[in-house]
Amino acid sequence: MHDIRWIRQNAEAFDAEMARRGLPAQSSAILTLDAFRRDAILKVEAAQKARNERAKAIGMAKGRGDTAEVERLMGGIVEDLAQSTVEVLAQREAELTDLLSSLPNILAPEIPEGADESANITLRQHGEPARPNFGAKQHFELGEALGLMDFETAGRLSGSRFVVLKGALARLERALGQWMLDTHSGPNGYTEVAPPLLVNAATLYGTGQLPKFEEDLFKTGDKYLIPTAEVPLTNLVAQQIIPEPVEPLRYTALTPSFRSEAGSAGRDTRGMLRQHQFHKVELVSITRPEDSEAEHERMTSCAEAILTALGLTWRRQLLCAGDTGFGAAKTYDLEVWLPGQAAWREISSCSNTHAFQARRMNARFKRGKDTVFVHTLNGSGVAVGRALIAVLETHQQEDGSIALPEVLHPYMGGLTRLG
RNA sequence: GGAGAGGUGGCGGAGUGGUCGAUCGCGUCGGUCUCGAAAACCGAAGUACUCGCAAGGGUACCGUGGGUUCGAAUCCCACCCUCUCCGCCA
Repeated sequence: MHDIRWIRQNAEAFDAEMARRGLPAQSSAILTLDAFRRDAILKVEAAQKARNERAKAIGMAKGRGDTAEVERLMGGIVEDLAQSTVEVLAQREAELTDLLSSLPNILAPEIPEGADESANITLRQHGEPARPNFGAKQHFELGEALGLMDFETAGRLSGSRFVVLKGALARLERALGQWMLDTHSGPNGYTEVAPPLLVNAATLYGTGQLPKFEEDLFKTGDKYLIPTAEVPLTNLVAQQIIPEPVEPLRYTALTPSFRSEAGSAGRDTRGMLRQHQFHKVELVSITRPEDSEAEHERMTSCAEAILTALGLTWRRQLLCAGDTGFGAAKTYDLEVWLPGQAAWREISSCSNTHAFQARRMNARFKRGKDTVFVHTLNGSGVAVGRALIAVLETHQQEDGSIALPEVLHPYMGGLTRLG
């Protein structure tokens, strides 16, 4: 959601910002609606004022038993001019809100131009891409060879884009999630949350999944399955005026995420890279405006430390304009190197949305006389399913066994390798 | 799912058609008093939109949305949520 007042004063700048997103100029349509709306407000309020004064006068006349005066006042013509104006006003208001809420966030100034991921910028890298000379296998080859990863059965149970994990591999998934959650809720200072996995439409609107991206969601009854824990965690402060968050509010949760993958038919169909259901440890921070940039760096570092501790090779990408998501002002993607695929694949996405979600959610804090929108940030810390893939492919041995990262040993009941 | 009760300002709790944005108590903030504090007393204090250079106006908001009425926190309808009891259930 955009600040209509800012658009009013910076119409050209707003159009320029939308142009960076590849969108045509919007401001004149917005300002036309806004002018209509404000004009209607003046009319409606004037009519309301007149009505109130009249009603009050009748009440007072009745109070002192002046029936003649009551009669006289009641006799006046009722102007229902207001009613049609009220309807026009409601309509304009809805149109304006629809338009404003359908437009993506304004990008941070440092975001590079570019249409797709080829214009993303690598900011840092940890480790060198491994190309084992024994011919590295992909994660599903490894998992299936171990007899612990079963796509066929999952297909029978549910359909494509599901998997059944068994034995040590099922435990590995649990271990990864537990360890990440422990790391973030412990040393990294995030508050662990167990949120609802089904949320209503207003909640999804708050974080920006609705109304534009409904086809990406699974829906059951009048509730939606969360596509990420970002949704419930960020909405923890929705509709609230919180105390000034001098220290950012930091929340983390390990939850399943559900995505319909509507637009990605045929992409990454093999393996568990792109599933309808996956576990993810999510990080969400609520900050004052002046703190969000530093918090973005901190959050991303927390996710990077996870990858490093798992012995993975990773790099941080600053997403270009065309690759930055709808609600984000700035996004860092973390990509891990998958030796089996010989490719960098996204494993975490850390975004600063500035006040974009806060405005939709109406999440604010008090500072002196002012009520200020918070800034919200979210990041994966990290996607469990993809972390599992990365661990398998990175730590595979020539014989097809997997050497488990040391940090996971306690979570694996002492098991140090698979196979 | 069935029956009942209820949703009012930070909290508690009045208010069943009229000058109610809302009595009162607690809490909070400012002041007086005090060496300082407490107590007491005085005062302030919601959110949003909108008009205005400003000072300062206006309008709306008593779970949400409709309706009745000159006038709704109060009456009617629908929905949501909470609580109690019953049933079912991980």
